[in-house]
Amino acid sequence: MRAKRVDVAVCSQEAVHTPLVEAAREVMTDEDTLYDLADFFKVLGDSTRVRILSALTRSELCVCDLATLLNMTMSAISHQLKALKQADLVRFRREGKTVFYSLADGHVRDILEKGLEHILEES
Amino acid sequence: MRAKRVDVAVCSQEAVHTPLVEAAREVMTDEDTLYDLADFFKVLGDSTRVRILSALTRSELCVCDLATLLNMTMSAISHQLKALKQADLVRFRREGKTVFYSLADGHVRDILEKGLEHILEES
DNA sequence: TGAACAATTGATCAACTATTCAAATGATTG
DNA sequence: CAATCATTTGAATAGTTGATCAATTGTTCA
Repeated sequence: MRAKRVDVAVCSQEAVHTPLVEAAREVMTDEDTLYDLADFFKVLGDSTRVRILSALTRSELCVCDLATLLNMTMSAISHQLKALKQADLVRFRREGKTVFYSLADGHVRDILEKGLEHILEES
Repeated sequence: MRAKRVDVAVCSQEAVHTPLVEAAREVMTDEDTLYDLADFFKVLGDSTRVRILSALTRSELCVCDLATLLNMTMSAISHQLKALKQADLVRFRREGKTVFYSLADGHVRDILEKGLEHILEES
C-alpha cells in the first residue's frame, strides 16, 4: 500500500544527517520504479506462486499438472498463475483444452537462484 | 500463509502429464525451503521496505534520516527495519543515541538489481 | 450441435499486514 | 539523578490478500 504523503514530525535538526540524506536522495532509484519493484517482489512473496515457479523450472506443465503436484485446486492455481502472468514471470501456450505454462525466461531462474543463495547462506 | 494440506479433486487421468509431473517433483526445491524463499521475497514485497533498502545503497543512515527521506514516522520506519533485520537484509550499529542502518551485504544489492532489470526490461 | 472437460473468473470470507498512537527503553549530558 | 531525545515496542485498526465455491468460458469430438 502506498504511504500517505503527509509531513511528519522528525527528530531535532542536529540528529538528521542532512548531507547523507541529500546524497541518498540523489542516488535513490526513482520513487515510482521502487513501487513497481515492490509489487514485483510481492508476486514472488507467496509460497504457492514460488512453488509453481519451482515446479516449472524443469519443463512446462498444465494447470492440472500443477494442481496435482501442489495438491491444490485448479482454481487456486489458476488465480496464482494469473498473478505470475501479469508480472511476466510465466508464459503460456494453448494446446487443445490444455494450457501449458512455463517460466518466462532465464531471468526468473536467476532471481529465484539469488534468493535461494541468500536464505541458504545464513548459517 | 501456508496452504492447507487436503486431497483435492483434479482433472481426469489422461489430462495429467504424469511423467512430467514426476520429473518436476524430483527436481523441485525442497518444500520447506520454498516456504522460506517466499517469506524472504515477502519482505522485499513492500514499498516502504524497498525504499529503505534503496536509500541505504549509498551509505548508512539512522532511523531519523530514513524517516525524513521517506517522509514517514520513525515508528513506521522502525517497524519495517525490524522486518528487514529479521530477514538479514540490513545491519545496524549503535552510536550514542543514534542507530545507523546499512545493507547487510552486496547480495542485497544484487537481488534489487536483478529485480530492477526484470521490471525495466519489459518494453 | 451438444456433451465433456480443462481452465478461468468473480464474489466472499478468514487471515494477514502496515501504519498509527501511546507508552516504554536506552543512552547521553547537565 | 533527572531531563532529553532517538529508537523501539505493543495494541488497535483499516486495508489487502489468497483459497474456496459456484458459475462461465473455450475447446474438442462424437
